[in-house]
Amino acid sequence: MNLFEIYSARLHAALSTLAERGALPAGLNLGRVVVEPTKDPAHGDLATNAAMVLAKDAGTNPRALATLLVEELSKDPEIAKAEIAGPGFINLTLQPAVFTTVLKAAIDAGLNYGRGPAKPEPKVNVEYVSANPTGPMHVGHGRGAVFGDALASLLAFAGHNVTREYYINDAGAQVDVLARSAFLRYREALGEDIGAIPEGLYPGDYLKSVGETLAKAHGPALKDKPEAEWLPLVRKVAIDGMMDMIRDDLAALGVVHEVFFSERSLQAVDGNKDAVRETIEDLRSRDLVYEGRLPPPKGQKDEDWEDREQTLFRATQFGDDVDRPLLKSDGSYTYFANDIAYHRSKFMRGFTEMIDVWGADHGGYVKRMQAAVKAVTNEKGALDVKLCQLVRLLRNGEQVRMSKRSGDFVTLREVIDEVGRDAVRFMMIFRKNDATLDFDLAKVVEQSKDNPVFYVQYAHARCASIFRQAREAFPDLDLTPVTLSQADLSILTDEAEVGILKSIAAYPRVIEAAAAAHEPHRVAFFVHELASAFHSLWNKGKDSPQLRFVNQTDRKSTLARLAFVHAVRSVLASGLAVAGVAAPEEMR
RNA sequence: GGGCCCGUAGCUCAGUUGGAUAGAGCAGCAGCCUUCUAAGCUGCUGGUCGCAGGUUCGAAUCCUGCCGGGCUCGCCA
Repeated sequence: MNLFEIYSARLHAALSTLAERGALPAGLNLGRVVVEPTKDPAHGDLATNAAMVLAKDAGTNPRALATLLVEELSKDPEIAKAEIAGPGFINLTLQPAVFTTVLKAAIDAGLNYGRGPAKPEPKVNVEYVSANPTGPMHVGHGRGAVFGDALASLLAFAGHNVTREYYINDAGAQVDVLARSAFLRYREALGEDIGAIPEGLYPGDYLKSVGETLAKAHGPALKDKPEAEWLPLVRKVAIDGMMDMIRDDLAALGVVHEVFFSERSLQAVDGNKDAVRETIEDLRSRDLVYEGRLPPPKGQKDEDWEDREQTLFRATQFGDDVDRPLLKSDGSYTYFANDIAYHRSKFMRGFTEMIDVWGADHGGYVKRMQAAVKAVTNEKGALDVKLCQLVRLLRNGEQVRMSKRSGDFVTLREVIDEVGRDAVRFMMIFRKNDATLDFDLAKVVEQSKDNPVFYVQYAHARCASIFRQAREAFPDLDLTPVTLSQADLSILTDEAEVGILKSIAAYPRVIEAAAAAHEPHRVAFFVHELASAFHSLWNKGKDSPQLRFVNQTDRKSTLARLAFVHAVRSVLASGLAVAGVAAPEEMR
């Protein structure tokens, strides 16, 4: 039940009625008309800009049109008051019963309250993490992981048909470096003294277990073979080992992908067809690939720049700034070429809506990828790229230094192990994706109001606690949702209660808007605000005993308030579920 | 130099895709606190929304130009 949709429909009906009567021209464009919550309770419950937006096309002025609309809307028995305000807003005040109806609906729907209607099409693909399989994930990867996962959950909850995908970058030169690094650890595992890890190889200890696996499986057999022979084999074992580790870390975060897509599988190796070549030929056949020269980068002198003819994709035809190369000078595919083939694969698997979650350092890559998606899908597919900014890791306000060089940088896993999955998940989306994020290891485990994770979870636990207490006070009271939703809710008239009722009514709209904007942080902010309002109401009961949820001497009001608390709890749990954060029964 | 992102209270950030008097938390100030088990509550102070133009009934939001910060710039992924 979405209040704003309902009244939007009624507003449209009123406009049609006016059109039929000839008071308005027919066929007005209603695209910009919105029904939204008011910021100020003095403005009533709902507001619409209809009169201001439509006045010009209707050949009248906003206030005259508003007068007509108000007259029409006032006939609605659920609208207690409709009035014109400011430059032509129409403010609607609803009968209080409308909000209790919403509350009942929320209780009846339970955790499905706010869920959008199922939309099988378009199929949506969310690609996130896609960390290189060359080492453990760091905190920055964690942000992308949580963001992508929460976004996917949000879209799914809004009704979309979502697939979660991970692109394994297992085809570039860096996995060969990984293989060489692992080979050293293999020799080490055989008892050889390998000394310091040479510059340019991965020094981390995490490759030791790969070395041991290799030693166990092959004994000394690989040791004296030429690199060309052992590299493919070692590479596979190393990549598998790294992916196991990454999957493990993701599992610790509660992040699970449905599809792991290998970059290597796009190339003519291991018996695969050459999907990259196929993609390039497809584009070439439509004159979107050509042999040509590129101007050198402007303003920046580059000694190594060599003007030569190369194979280029006409990215400029789709809004990019320059055409982009598909082949390196040694004839192999560029990363971009592979990525085009990959996104073409997504399209061929039925995904017309693609969302990629990348680190902010890949911002310069967005335009060309969007151009490629347009080209490869014949403009039938769309790509939205969400860039996640850096995470600054702090402890009590002081930056935790991460020296990647030595190999002993702070891993995502260490952070999860220290502060817990819920804290990491909530904090990672408690900020807009394109703003840098401060993550304080000390603060996120604090049990105080300053810690948003605790604050929101505590609100949920407090709801549960109230129920435990109610059962003690009224052992015979039936507290199942079915009974609660029948309670007489008309006593919920305190300002603080009404405010929360309005929040609950706004939840479906928040979900819908957050999903449309691909912004899961809005859900995190919403639950935080709801938690805040709820704690505040709870504290109000200190001075005003009649506002307490459990009232030993009044079964009727207790039942109504428990219905209210049940709905609050349910919406908190729902929002936390989107975030992937646990909704605990108690905080001990 | 080109492109992209950011700039909102002393600090950290929201701002419902163009709406009404720009909000919240922290910090600061003033009270309250033997709490429906609970790690606090209430109120106040605080703003040239980086700057300057433009678009329109209306701009923090859209357009242009500057200023400042970050990222990025063929054969890394």
